[in-house]
Amino acid sequence: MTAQRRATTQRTLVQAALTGQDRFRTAQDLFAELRAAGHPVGLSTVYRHLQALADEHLADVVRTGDGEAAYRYCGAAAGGHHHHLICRRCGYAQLIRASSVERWAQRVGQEHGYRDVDHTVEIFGVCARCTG
Amino acid sequence: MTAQRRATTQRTLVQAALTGQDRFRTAQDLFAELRAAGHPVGLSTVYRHLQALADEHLADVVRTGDGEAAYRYCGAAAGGHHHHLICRRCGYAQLIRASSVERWAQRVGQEHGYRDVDHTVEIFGVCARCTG
DNA sequence: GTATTTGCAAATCGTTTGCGGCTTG
DNA sequence: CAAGCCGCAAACGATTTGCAAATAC
Repeated sequence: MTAQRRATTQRTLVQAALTGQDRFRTAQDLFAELRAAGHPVGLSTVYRHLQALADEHLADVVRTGDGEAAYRYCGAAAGGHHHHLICRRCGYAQLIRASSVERWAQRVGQEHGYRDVDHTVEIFGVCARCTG
Repeated sequence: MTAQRRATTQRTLVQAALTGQDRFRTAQDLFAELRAAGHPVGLSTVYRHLQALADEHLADVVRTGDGEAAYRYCGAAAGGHHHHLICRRCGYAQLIRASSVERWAQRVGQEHGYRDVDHTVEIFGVCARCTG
């Protein structure tokens, strides 16, 4: 019953653009990049596909300090739960796993009587390449 | 030379409203509460003071999933760095300290050659009172 | 008295949605 | 052909800003 997702040119473009780099980029950024690369995509289409990719867990989303949403491809590679070490200058991000932190968060939540405990953990800094 | 901040009625109102509860609330929420309490404050004034309080580190800010900014009073009590255990239903939040996590984040950043390492850590769940 | 603060309305800005036309299966 | 897409333009909702009147020091 679930709607099928079609293999359209735009879907491919957006996904390819996202897969291309290990960086967090906003919808507007990707839109600009695609346009600059000569691909006549619509802004709303970019938004729609990014959302879809996020829903399918193929893309991670983080909120920038000023409220914008930034996306990063994160296919099957990161099958499960993980965090990021993000360069606040270029957006480059690498996956981080830390079962000890997962356990810590879970424990803290339970100790205080919370249900459905979840958490967000991101590490920011300026990567070696940007330190120039 | 730094501009002095004046002791105005509105400034007091906003700060008092924030101090009143250990919950994260949006500017709009606080505005509504103040108005409901019979205080004729302007929405922009609320925004301006919340920003000011955040700049002075008297208020913590978190971004809700849909990009809104939520504030919580956090005066001298939490002098330094800390995190929160937030109820995703009522917004109630309690301070959490975890030096082990701080160290972990710092270490991960350095091991990868990052400078100015920083991090965000928040734990979400449904508090005992809301579990009903 | 004078610089700051207010509040309203208008302006921003990222993001969403309505909808006729185009594509895919 | 029918069910989904596309893209553009209009709609949205949170936050910001311009500006004249009100207020603090």
